[in-house]
Amino acid sequence: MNIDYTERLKPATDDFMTIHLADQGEGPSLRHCTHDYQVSCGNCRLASICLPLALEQDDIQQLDNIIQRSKPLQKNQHLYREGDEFQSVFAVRSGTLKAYKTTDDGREQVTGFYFPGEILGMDGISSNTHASSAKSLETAAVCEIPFTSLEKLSALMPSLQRHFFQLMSREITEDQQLITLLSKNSADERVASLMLSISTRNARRKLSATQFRLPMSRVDIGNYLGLTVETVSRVFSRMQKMDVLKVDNKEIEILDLEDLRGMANLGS
Amino acid sequence: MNIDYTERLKPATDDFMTIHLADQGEGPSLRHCTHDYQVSCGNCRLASICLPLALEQDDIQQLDNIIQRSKPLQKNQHLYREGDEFQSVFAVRSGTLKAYKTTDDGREQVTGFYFPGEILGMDGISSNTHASSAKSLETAAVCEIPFTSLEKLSALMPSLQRHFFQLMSREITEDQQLITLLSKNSADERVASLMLSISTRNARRKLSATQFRLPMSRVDIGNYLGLTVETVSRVFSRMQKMDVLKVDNKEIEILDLEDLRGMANLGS
DNA sequence: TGCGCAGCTTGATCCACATCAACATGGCAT
DNA sequence: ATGCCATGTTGATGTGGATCAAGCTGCGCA
Repeated sequence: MNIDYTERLKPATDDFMTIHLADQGEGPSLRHCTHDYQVSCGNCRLASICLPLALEQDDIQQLDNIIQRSKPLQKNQHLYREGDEFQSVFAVRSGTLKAYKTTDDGREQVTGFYFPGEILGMDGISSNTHASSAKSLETAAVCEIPFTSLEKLSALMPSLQRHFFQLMSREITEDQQLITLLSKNSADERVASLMLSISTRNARRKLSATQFRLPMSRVDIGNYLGLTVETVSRVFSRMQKMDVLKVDNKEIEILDLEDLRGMANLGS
Repeated sequence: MNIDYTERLKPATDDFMTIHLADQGEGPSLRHCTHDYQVSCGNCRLASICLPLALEQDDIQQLDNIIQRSKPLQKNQHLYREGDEFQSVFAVRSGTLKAYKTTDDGREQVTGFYFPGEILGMDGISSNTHASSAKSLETAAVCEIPFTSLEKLSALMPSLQRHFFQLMSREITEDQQLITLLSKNSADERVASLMLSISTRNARRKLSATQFRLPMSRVDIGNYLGLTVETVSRVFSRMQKMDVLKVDNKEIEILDLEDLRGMANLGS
């Protein structure tokens, strides 16, 4: 079975269908299978890139105990909203989410896209209130990690504490990358960078680095990169004309990775 | 003695001169007084806004033991450089620093300004390498906090662990604010926001919220806000003409805080 | 099987800020 | 004091991407 293919076409159900459970094992249909989301970190194929990274088997078990797996989010459903009380951070298990802030004049600033294995919600720690909203771009499943439990466990497990510090630090460096992108790079460079970022993150999950389906709309891309939809669309057309990218609606194929890197014009 | 005044005029020597030490107490001249920087967190007047915040007296003592106070940085001296091995985070004791990244085409993106009581260097945790450079904008003193020690201590002191998580989270939310500023706001709004930010941070340190000296150049402001020097200069002129700000080189007076807030056009 | 509507594309025009250029200022070394 | 050079200001012109406007596409739904 081609995991790449299935995740691209049915991201929300992938993990449920490929991982066998000690639970009740009802059947393949998500709708009738309310316990299918009781996967454990030990079994999760994302463990190597997610929170359990760098943990011993025993420790993973303990982490597993505090994690709550609730039922999948539907497309456009909110995981949390700006201003909500902060209680947990979340790991994406399948699907994609976007985090965004709404400016007072009603415009939306997307602050990040979150793919399977990535953690979101850490911006809520400082004020005990979520600083941004998070909604799913497609059917998605997340693991909820209650923060007070995580704190307690971190105090007991140095490697977990360290890893979580590192995750937060990575969020900082990624935000700083975006800051630089927004303030110094052209529209082409911004779009090229995003495509490369998605490509890299796909590769991390053993998916194709050159072919993927964008989970987000052009509007979302624009709101993330500080561009209008029209500009994003034009950039895609231009890249297509230059044979760097093949763009068919949300289906992307990177035709010339080197050229794309050149266009992105980044150190990374 | 007017602390406000002294800090503004001699930021680097303020703390050394106002705090008396159990050490050798040589004299008021910084140059000949190599031990004057051995202040302790318990005595530091920034304790209430810095790392010790939320710590008990005993705990502060322990934190104090791991902190290293080295000799002041001169203007334009680097605290660390992008790519340096990460070993410590730093608390600003006096003076101001800027953190910045250099793009491969040589331009500079300032990612933050750091005032007394603020922590920098946290972006190095994720990769064990500093992701940005930090240099002082004027003579400055910092407290060095070796990260491995901080980690160990955090595991023992829940309130320290929590506080450090919160500090990192705040860095994230601040970066996200900047992202939004850069991608959605006009030049006037950006400059107004920065002035308000500095004003607020001054107030936190019991300094004037309406009168201060900018520690950074117009170039730095431009590189932080994603604008050219010329634009920054023009915005200042415009605001002066509108009687919102009084600008005399680096000396700023906010004449109409409400108008300035209006121009900043932010939720905060 | 076609209707409706959200999402996307493409073109024409506009404008905020960059760029280029010239000059002013002020701190500092001599 | 004097001259130098980094820093800041101000004006004239250029331009990348926003805005406005008009279609196109494709998918959910009757």
